[in-house]
Amino acid sequence: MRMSKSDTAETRKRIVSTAAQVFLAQGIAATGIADVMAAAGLTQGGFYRHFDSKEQLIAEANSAAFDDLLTMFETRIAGKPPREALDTIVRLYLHQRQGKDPVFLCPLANLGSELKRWNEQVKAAAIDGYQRLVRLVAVQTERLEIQDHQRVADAIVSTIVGAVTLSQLAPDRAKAKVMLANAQYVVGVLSQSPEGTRCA
Amino acid sequence: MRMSKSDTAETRKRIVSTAAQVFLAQGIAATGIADVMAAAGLTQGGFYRHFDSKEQLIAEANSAAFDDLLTMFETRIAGKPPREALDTIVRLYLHQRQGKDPVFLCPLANLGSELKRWNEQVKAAAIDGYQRLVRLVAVQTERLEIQDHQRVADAIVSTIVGAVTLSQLAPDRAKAKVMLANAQYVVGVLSQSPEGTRCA
DNA sequence: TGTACATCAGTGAACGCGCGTTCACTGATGTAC
DNA sequence: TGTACATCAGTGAACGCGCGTTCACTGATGTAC
Repeated sequence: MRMSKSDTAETRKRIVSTAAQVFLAQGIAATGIADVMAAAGLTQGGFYRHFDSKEQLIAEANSAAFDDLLTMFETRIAGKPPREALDTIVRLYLHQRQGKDPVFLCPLANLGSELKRWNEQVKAAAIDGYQRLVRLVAVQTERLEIQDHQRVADAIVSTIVGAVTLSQLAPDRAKAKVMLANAQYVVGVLSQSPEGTRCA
Repeated sequence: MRMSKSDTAETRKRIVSTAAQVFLAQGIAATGIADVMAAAGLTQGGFYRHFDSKEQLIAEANSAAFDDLLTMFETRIAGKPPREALDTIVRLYLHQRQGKDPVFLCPLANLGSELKRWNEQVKAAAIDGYQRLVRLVAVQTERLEIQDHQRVADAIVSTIVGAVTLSQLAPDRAKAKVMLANAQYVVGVLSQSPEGTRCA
């Protein structure tokens, strides 16, 4: 039965946000259209009233996940000094899989090597999210007056993405925590020594 | 037709090394048994004379890839002082996708988020390879007398794995190179300031 | 404002297709005597 | 050492199954008059 325009728009949003959750939790290839639609309380047949293809949904789901991620970061660091802000971003990012109810999951760390297998639209959404994350970190490293703050911001993102990715292979939660803590420690070293490169 | 024992053993090895190449280049889920067997010059029917399941092949292919990777690193750094050895490992790792004919590819950076979706056998092979890589890096950081060398080694691996993973999403090769160079630069900062944490 | 018709969101079944796995068969190798 | 038979690596076809996508249908919403 036909729905009202606002109902239709809400349904579409629900599919996208449901897809983001399921894709990030289980992987893209392992998640079918029917899985997403069922999780959203619908049947698979209706999917193509909203989207052209699975790839379009993947791209939109990733964009939505990045929106959530960055909005949350921005809210949490609002008004904080740069050191505290950077520490907050890194700590929250590294613990995205550790909490009981994960509020957010980053596509880069959870789908990292899967993203490159899809089409340009999907990759563009991923790159855009990556760049937004780097920019947020770079704002802090710049305010901290770290030498080559742009490059350091870039590498910090590589480090936290790598650490979360690798920690998911750890045989137990304790080992995973150690890996994440080590990444946090080293990012701290990098950001706490603005003259790091000069004093060597 | 039945083959001699040595032929059978060679065929098995050929399947494993072929699988490693194809899995790393295209992804595991995207590669079928038939693809691997065809690339090895065989038909898919013969696969189950050598392996119990696709997952067994995945695990063995990853182990073989790590063997190649670490053997190459060990050969390349043999007899070198720690600074040069660490620099060689990092540079080679970061450029694994940049060369025209990639001599090796690391499962962590190329299959990172895919590995966790498979069974314990596959994950165990991945963790084992990860730990071997960390150990090789830790030998160098220890020889460099870096404070908390163990933690730094751990974070260096996270950084280079993350950087290679993310660089594969870059829209063009130039951007990818910048990302890799930034990771190399920051690892250099970390390892060139043994007193890094003390002078802050 | 009221009415008649077109639109279209959602359903449930079906279509192809590719995948992992199985199987009957072949014929060279390995083995028991 | 020679022979007869069992073994088994490799082939090519088939089996189920799940996936992305399509489609006829339903009935409430939107729209033209």
